[in-house]
Amino acid sequence: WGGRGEFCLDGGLSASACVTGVFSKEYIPQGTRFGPLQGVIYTKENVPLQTNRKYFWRIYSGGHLHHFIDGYDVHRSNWMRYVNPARSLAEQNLVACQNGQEIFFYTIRPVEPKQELLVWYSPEFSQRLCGQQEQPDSLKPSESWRSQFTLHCVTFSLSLSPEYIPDIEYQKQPLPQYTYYPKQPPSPHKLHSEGQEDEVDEKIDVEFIERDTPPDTPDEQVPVHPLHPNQKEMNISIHPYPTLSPPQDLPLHLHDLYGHREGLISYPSLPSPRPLQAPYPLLPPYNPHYSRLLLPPYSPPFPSMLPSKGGLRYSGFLGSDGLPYPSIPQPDLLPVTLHYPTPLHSMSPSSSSSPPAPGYKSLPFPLKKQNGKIKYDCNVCLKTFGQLSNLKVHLRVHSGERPFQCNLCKKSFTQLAHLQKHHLVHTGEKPHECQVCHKRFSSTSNLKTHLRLHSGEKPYQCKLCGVKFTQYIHLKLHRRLHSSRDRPHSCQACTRGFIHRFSLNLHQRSGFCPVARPEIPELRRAAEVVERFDASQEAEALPESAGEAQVDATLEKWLARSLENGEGEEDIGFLKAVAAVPHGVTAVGHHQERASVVHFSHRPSIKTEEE
DNA sequence: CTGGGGACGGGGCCC
DNA sequence: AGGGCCCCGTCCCCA
Repeated sequence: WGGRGEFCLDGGLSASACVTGVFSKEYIPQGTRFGPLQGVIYTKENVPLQTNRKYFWRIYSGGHLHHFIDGYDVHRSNWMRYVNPARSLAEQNLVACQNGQEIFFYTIRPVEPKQELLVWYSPEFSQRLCGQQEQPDSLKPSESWRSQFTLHCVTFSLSLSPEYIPDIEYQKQPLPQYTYYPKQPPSPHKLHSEGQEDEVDEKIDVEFIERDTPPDTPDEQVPVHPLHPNQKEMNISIHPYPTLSPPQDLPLHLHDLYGHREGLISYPSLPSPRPLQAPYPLLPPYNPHYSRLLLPPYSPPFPSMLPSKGGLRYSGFLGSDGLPYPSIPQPDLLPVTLHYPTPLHSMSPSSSSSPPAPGYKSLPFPLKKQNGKIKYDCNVCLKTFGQLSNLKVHLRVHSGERPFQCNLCKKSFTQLAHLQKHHLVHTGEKPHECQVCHKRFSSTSNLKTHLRLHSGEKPYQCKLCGVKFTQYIHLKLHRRLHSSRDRPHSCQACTRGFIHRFSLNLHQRSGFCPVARPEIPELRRAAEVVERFDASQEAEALPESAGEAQVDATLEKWLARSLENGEGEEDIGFLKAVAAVPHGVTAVGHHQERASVVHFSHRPSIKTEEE
């Protein structure tokens, strides 16, 4: 995802508008938004009497006709005017919505390459149109903030195939743009400006409404999409938007897309189009354009999505903190842990066939290829997976879904394997045996840790005092001993603290301060060596008043001992060489080039703690 | 404080 | 798609 799709306007074009339709050039995911539709704006008062109303769209506001958008003039409309109406639900793949005071098309199902885009409206809404004018209470926005669809904004590029370039000029799409690229700020949207023409490639603003799905989740369930803590930094545009009342016989997305306040109806004098009830038999005689469409009233499904003059302002999507709609209560947008009804898997055979937890919808990832292999991206944290199943399991981290519950202690887990491992706690079973001492362990991890006791391996080393540990947690605890309060002599440049003032002097005069010499990244390691010296028994024995020569001699002594112990030979060898060189610098920032020769071709296998 | 063990989270990858 | 296994990592508890 984050990629670009291209869509192709197929068919010839003439002044009499003979475009046969709009076809996708490649796969378009469900929930992609196109728009807004461009056209000439007419109010009721200034609409020309003789004008062709074939391409009229009505924009409603406050329940009243507000203005028309006329797509008749190809110079002033855009590609959306060429999208044909669907003749049946089966072929419909777009719904048209009034969003604010503009018209957008949303894909209601994935569109395969070379498939024609065909637009229609929600049958549910058309019922409403024909039935009554008022919106049911259940459609009030306040009650509709229940969906956690994610909305991803991707810029697609519409290109006209050369052989189909129309003989007329196109108005350049004055669409707002928001291109999502991880770790990049959103590009500024473009505002409408009349009169730009001659663009073969149109930038189409689309949004990707993705729906996450765990396996076997019923489609009726609303996806849940907690915000990832890193979203702000990653500039992900994830916008929850409201759902309406529960689905009747409609796909959920239609309920989601068709809303409440604003109305949009195309030219009303035309007969009612498609039948209003499922199963949606054939439409009335095919009309090559959507002038017959009755479109539903629609209020923006996304808060802050109201258009501003000249186009949709994406900046309006985000609050001041960069997150969407901070002012809108989002009761269902929970942190990572969500609470599901508990149709959990269990170790007991009787309940092992429990239905899976609800909460997710269709696949939540954009596909991409990497070295010929399909990769699956988590759209929450951007992790990539080589297998779909791995991604699905991973998504439970974000959804909070823990479908596997222990029937003894009610703890639940994201993976069956974890539950199975957990069950050993109750059975006392320890399947993993140490071949040396025959002690048994419940997990391979713990056995592996244990084996270090026999091998003597201590992979975790304190970079300050050199003490090694078999477990990382022990190193972390040990590190507290080297707290800053015990290291009062700090380098102003890199904030490293030293127990002894002479160590700080050594750090500075030897040119090991990595901040002072950022062009030599290896210095960071060299600085750590000085820190270790600072914590050594040799340094401890040195009086604080020791002069440079005395410190250097002690350093050499420590280096020699360290070498005997076989610790960090390369580092220490380097440092020893440096220490043997007469010092010519005494202040940070004035170093001889000798430090530039720092070269660490191999790092010791000891893992020291990173800062 | 250090050392050892237990429990669990989560991703990779194969079948 | 899902199960199974492996691995790495983290945290907690206790001697």
